[in-house]
Amino acid sequence: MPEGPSIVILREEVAAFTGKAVERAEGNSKLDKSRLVGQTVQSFRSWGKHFLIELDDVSLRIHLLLFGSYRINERKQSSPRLSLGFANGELNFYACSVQFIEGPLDEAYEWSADVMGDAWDSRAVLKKLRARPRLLACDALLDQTLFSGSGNIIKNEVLFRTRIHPLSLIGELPAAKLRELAKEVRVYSFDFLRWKREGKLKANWLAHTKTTCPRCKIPFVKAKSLGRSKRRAFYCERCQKRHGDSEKVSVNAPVAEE
DNA sequence: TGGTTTGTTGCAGC
DNA sequence: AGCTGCAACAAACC
Repeated sequence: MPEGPSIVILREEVAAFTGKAVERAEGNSKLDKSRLVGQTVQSFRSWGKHFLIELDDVSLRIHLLLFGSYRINERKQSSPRLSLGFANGELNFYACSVQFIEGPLDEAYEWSADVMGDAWDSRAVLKKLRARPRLLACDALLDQTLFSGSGNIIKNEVLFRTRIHPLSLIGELPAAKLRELAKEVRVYSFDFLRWKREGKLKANWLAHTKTTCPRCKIPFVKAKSLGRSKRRAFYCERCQKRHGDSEKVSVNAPVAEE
């Protein structure tokens, strides 16, 4: 479910509830759900993997994490974390994180970091990346403050497309390569969105879960837990160039600034 | 068949 | 104090 493009799809699927009042709010979330009843949906928004329901005096932030799911005008057997009833149907969320966000959403998030968003600004992320030269490429692509909405699939695919080895140091990438990286995260995320809608997401993976490099045909490296983020990685040692050596860390050096 | 995972948080222990 | 590793969530997928 849960990388940024999947949340864009969710946002579109619930559009019929925009402007409708919450008539019923229940579920096993510990939040005070009674507060929601009577409030009107001002908008459905998303910031990366965060699905946002903007109501009259508060917003809801729903994060599907790894196992979360939702149903529109349907119910699963398991009990919902949050179920919202409207005059024209209902929206049910399962196994997710639900939080209130007080105050305007425009102040709660840095919108330029949302890879799928209209306010995406690659210059802003490049500035942040330049400030963290010791950061590994594989960790940069999972850092939601840099690339909000990018997840492990997007990480593996973007590193393969740009031919960047996941253990490259951000500070060692040539300027043009860094710009290419920032640009490709957004380009691939929209490819992901289109392929997911068409039901062809997996069919278009070049690296994620693959065993052989489609370019040079040698076996991919399958790493179980790479980088600080300790997530699995699929990459080609031959055609993904390793910029800098992340192993070279002097014991006496000052604490590495990422 | 059953181990793995498109993710994040909080907490225990060190 | 600040880190690391684990549990929790709970279901589709290979």
